[in-house]
Amino acid sequence: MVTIQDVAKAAGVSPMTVSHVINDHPYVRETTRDKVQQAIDELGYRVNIAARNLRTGRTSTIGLAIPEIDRPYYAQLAARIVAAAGRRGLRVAIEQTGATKENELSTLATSRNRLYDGLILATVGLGFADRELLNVDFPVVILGERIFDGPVDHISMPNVSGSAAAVEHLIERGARRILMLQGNELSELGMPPLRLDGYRAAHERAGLPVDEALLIPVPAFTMQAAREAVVAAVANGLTFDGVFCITDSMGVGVLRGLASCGLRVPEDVKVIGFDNIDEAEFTVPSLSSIAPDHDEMAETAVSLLVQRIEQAKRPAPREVEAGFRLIERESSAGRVER
Amino acid sequence: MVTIQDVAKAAGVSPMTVSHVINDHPYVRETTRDKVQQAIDELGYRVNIAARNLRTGRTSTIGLAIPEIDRPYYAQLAARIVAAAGRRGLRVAIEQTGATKENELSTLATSRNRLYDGLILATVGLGFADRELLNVDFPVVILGERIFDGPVDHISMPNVSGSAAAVEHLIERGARRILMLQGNELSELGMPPLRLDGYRAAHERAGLPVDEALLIPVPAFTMQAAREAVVAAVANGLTFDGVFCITDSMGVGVLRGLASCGLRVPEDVKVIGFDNIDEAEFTVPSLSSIAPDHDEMAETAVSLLVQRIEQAKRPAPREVEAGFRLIERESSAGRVER
DNA sequence: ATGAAAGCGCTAACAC
DNA sequence: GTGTTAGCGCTTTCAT
Repeated sequence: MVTIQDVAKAAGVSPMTVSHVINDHPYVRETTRDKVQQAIDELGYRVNIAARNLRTGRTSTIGLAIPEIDRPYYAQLAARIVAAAGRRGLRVAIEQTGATKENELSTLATSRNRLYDGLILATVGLGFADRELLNVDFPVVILGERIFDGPVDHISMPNVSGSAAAVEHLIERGARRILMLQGNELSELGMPPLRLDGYRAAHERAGLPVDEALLIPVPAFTMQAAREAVVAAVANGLTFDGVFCITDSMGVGVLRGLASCGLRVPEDVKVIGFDNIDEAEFTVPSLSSIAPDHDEMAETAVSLLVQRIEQAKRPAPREVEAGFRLIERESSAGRVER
Repeated sequence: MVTIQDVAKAAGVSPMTVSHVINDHPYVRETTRDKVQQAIDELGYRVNIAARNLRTGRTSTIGLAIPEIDRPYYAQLAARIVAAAGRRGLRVAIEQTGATKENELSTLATSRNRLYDGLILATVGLGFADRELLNVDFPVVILGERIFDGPVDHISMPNVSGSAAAVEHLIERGARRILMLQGNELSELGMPPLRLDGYRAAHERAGLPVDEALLIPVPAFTMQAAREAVVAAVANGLTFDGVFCITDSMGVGVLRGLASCGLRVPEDVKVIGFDNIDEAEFTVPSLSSIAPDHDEMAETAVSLLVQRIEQAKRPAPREVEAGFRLIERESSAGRVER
């Protein structure tokens, strides 16, 4: 393995000068720089990042912990975070937590091994009881939900307002019995209850009663779980003319399930999702959705984290709620036929 | 920051003993181990991975370079690789190459900075001309295509045989004019030409001529590009009763485009994709697909890489082609109505 | 079963 | 502009 010493020897300079060259420091004479660069090329020298990390205490890498990389929502979010970090010269290491609290905490723990300069944690498992565990002297930004007060920055989704807008939209379109698939209940203060709050708020504003039978818990936020739930609901004789899905992936599953049941969307049932994943535009019918400003979320998350990394004295915890737009597509078009 | 020295001092032992404890070495007396563990817990000690990396020359991290994390195919592959690596105690750092040759090569270059112990490279941009660049003294496994001979291991997709099976399936179902969306042409020896070979082989075996007008190049492997291409084909008056999509993402776009054109699938047009991404089961109609054995691919890729990492003398380059199954779903059901 | 010495490759801080 | 010194935190080697 070629070291900085070897290059220095070959170029007839000191290791320090080589270091200056590879780090693009000024105050290196043009001729010296060329000489060193030539030695680097000839020997095929590459910096040893581990050594640099040890010496500087920085890794230029941030961790991104997400439940599962193969869920479209998180994949698309990860792509944006990688891009935002790249603009600042930071690498991103993606970790899967499997949506379990233990793994989320262990990611937090190993991050503090100085593997990363900071961590963006898209959490679904942590709750109020874990807030103390986030009280770490390490830059962390929580992404996704405003689930508890704590000593870290939060970027949260417009859970309540977005859900209310989605349900209001269905009501405007004539839906009166709106099914809600509630997702799992990992956290007592997680995302599903907040979106349910939005659902209730929209009903209240419209003067509509909420039929609790229409609130269906589902074991996961997946296409599969949603399809099964909606098919079962129809089989059980539940009647409804609208469905609010708390994630678009669930929306895709619902559209599929309704098609299997012979129900027409949007004529018989209007459907709307949440997240505006890329796929929503390509379903048949295309899926209306609440579109949080993902670019803003990614940019803000990285920006807050970088501030925390660079500032010696930790700023007070900050909270940002992303904006959103309602995207109308075919699945909620027209008015309910009665 | 708490170091191994601090722990040693607190426990009244030498740093070496602490090291033995944290690395689970045998030959540490039970009582000593407890004493050290207690000091670790009390001080909140965490190993400094950078220091360990520098000393051992190992990072316990492998790199995974994929074109884009937010494409379902790669996201789902990445999830499997992360799982396979995790089973061996390896972390995975995912890098996006953006499907450009430059980024693929630069990933290769920075990997050799000893950031990773090895690299799994899902390449779409590298071609025959770049084979020399892969001649590196660093463990690399190429994933995806068998595009060139070279000094590295390859895990390849059943491009030709899988495509032939897909097209044969459409022919069996009565399709005679089968559209093929060819994807982009980044590499002269990339995946699209191989899948085209399969398309031609199936036609030949069936004694069917190939109408070159049915071979449509598309700028990207995306839902969007495929939808636009198929809508344009219909608008241009092209007639066809089958579509072979070289990726399922393109299949999703094609289904969407055909729906917009008022063409019925599978009655008017039969469609089949390639990859068997999770979404294929949830489209309306559900999408038939060629399902390469992704679990095997991921497992093999990691296994070959680990062998290369652990063996001092590099084994000869190996090649493995994944098996596949044809998954029949609604999009190719029944026979073409004539 | 435990420890002393040495050094992995790099760069911060400072001298010149 | 360039070089010297020192040390980041850990583990390999070898002694005891």
